Amino acid sequence: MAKHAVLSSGAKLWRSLACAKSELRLDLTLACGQSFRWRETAEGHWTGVMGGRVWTLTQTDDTLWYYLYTNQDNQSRGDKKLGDGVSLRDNNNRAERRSKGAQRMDEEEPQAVGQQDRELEAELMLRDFFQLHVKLDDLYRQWGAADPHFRKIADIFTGVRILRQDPTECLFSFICTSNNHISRIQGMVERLCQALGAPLCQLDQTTYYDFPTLSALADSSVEACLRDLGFGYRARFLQQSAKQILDTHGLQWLEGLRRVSYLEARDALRTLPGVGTKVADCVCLMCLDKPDAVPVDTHVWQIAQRDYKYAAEKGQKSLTEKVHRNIGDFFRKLWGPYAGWAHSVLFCADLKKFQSLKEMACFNQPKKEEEEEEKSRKTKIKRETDGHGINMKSENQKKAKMGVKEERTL
DNA sequence: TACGAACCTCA
DNA sequence: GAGGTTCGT
Repeated sequence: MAKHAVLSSGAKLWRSLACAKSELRLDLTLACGQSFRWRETAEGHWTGVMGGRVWTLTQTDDTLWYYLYTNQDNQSRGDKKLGDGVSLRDNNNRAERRSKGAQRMDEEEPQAVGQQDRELEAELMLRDFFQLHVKLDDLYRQWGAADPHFRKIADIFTGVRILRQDPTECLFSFICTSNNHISRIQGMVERLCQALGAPLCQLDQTTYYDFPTLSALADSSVEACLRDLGFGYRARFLQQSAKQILDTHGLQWLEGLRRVSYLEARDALRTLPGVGTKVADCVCLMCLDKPDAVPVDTHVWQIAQRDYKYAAEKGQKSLTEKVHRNIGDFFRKLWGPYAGWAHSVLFCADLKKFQSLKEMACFNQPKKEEEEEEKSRKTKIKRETDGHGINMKSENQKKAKMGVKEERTL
C-alpha cells in the first residue's frame, strides 16, 4: 500500500522550488482556517488535494518541497453514490479544470516530453495556489510601516499567505462555516468529499477524494444525505446554491467572478442561499482574486475595538451591514489594497492553536526586556481571555468564550 | 436600517 | 442558554 511521502526518506523523488519562510509558512497558511483539507501527515509535512491531485508539501529554510502522487485509483472517478448522471457531469468538471490549466497531467503524451511538461505544470500549479508572485516580505513591510500593532504581530507570524483556492471548493466549504468552528468544519468537509467526491488515491489508511463537482452537489438527494452527515441547516444551503448556480448561471460562472470587480463579485455571491456578507467576503478573498476583501465577523470586530480602539459603532449591538462596511473600509484604509491578506495575519495570530508561538517568542526575549515583556504578556493574555473589558460573570462563561474564540473560523 | 427568528452544538 | 451568520420582516 502506498505511504505518505517523507522528505528524509526519499528526497530524490521530491521536487522543489526556492521559497523563503518569510514568504511562506506552511503550518500557518494551511491551518489558519482558510482551507480545511490539509493535514499534517508527518512532522512539517502537509498532505492535501489541490487541482484534483494529492500532494505532500514540506519546507526547509529556503526551499519548498513537493511530492505529487499518481492517481492510481482514478478509474473509479465519477462512479460515486449518486448514480448515472454524476459521472457524465464529472467529465464537465474535468473540462472545467482543463480550462483552468490544471488537469493536463492526466492526458496521455509522449513520455519524455510529457514528463517535463508535467513537472513544469506541477510547479506552476503550486506557484499559483500559493500566489508566490505576491511578494509577502514587501507587503509585511508596508503594513508594518502603516500599523504599529501589525509590527508587533508580524515578527512572530511571518509567511501567512492567502491561498488561491478552487472557487467551488472555497464557496461550498465556507457555506459550512456559519455557526461553526475550524475542527468541526474540517470534519464536515471531509465527509462531504467522501460522500460526493471522486476518490483520488489511498495513502496508508487514508483515502483522498476530490472535492465534489457542482453537479454532484446540486443533486436533489444531497440535502438528505448531508443532513445524515451532520450538516444541519447547511445541507439545504449547499444543495440549493449548487443548483442555483447551474440552473441560472452555468459551470463557468463562479470562476468568471475572478474577472469582475470585488463589489460585483460579492453582490453576485450574496444572491446564493447560505451566503451573506461575511461568507461572500471570504470567497472573494480566498479564491476570486479580491485581496482587498476583508471578511468581518464579531471576532474581527473585537480585534478592531481591542487593538485599534475602533469606536465608531460602539452603540451597535449587532454586526449590521453598516458595521461590516465601516470596519472593512477602516482596514482597507489602514493596510491598502491587500487589506484582506493583512487581516488574515492578525486572525491567524489570534487563533488559540498558535498561541504557543507567542509564548515562545516571549521566552526568547533578551534578558533586559524580560520584566517589561512579562508585564505586557500578562495583560495580553487577559485580553485574549475575556475580550476587551467586558466583565464576564463567571469562570465558566470565561472559558466558554475562550472556547468559541479558539475555534472561531473566518 | 435594524431587529428577531431560525439554525445546531456544546457546556 | 450561549454563541454567530443568514434570512425575513
